[in-house]
Amino acid sequence: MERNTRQRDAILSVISEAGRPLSTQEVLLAGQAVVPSLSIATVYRTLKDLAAEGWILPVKLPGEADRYEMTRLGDHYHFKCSSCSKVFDIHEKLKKTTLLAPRNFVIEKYDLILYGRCNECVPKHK
Amino acid sequence: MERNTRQRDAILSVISEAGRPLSTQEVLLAGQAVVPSLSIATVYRTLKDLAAEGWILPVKLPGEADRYEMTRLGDHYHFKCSSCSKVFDIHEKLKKTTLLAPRNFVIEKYDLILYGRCNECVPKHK
DNA sequence: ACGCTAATAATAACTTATTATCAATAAGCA
DNA sequence: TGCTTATTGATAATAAGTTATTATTAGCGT
Repeated sequence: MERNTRQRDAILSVISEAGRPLSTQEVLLAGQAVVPSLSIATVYRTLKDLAAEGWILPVKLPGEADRYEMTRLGDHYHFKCSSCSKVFDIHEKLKKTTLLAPRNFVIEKYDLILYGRCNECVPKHK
Repeated sequence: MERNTRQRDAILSVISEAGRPLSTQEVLLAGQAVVPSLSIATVYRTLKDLAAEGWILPVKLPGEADRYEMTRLGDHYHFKCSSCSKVFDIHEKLKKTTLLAPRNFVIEKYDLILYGRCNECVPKHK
């Protein structure tokens, strides 16, 4: 990146302010609220650049396209709402002692994904 | 399914005897050891049928095509070797008390994926 | 404000996994 | 064994996500 463009600024601030990982479509929609002409090609291109520069990281869930979130958020895991499909961060760490692998296997990292209903989607009564 | 074919028998026994989730390519290769003419189309078709009949289940990892394993294995999670790319079963359960979600979020299920080196790929010395 | 050229917008092209098509093959009953 | 037709094998078609192309737009140094 050699020039600061409105598109790039919009995309980074959209992700920074989301508070949860965003899909490319979510980035496109939120970004178009700032720069109406924003195109999906620019979203993909900019997400790739921002990731290469270390600002954002891809969040990978099984069977789904990458979402992105700020790198500075550090280690955590994710919760996906089975109703609204939004993904949320959970800033807890598992105690390593709770992770078990077969003898002689070396664990380098893990991904924990919870599925359920977020606060917006849990029926308030009943 | 209305006929028992050598292809179908081969595919099911290959998965049953693998002891770990197999990709479609792994099923094809192992199946061709039994029925040399086995084609990838038959592998996909049969895997879908076997899953619909409840014999096998898809194992989904982020960014990767489905693998399959026997349904009878029950609840467990997976370990993927970052060296040989094989996926292994881990038959342990996390204590539910170790799973935390934000207030008002309801956890329905979870997926834990470990990444690292399997016993075959860990350097024996050093 | 001007000019150079990086970045964008629109869309075509591509990728990888999976599914559909259809002539040839083979399961299993008479 | 022969017949009927479900299943297979080979490959074309499809699908969804992502990347490439290119004329146009706009950042930014002068």
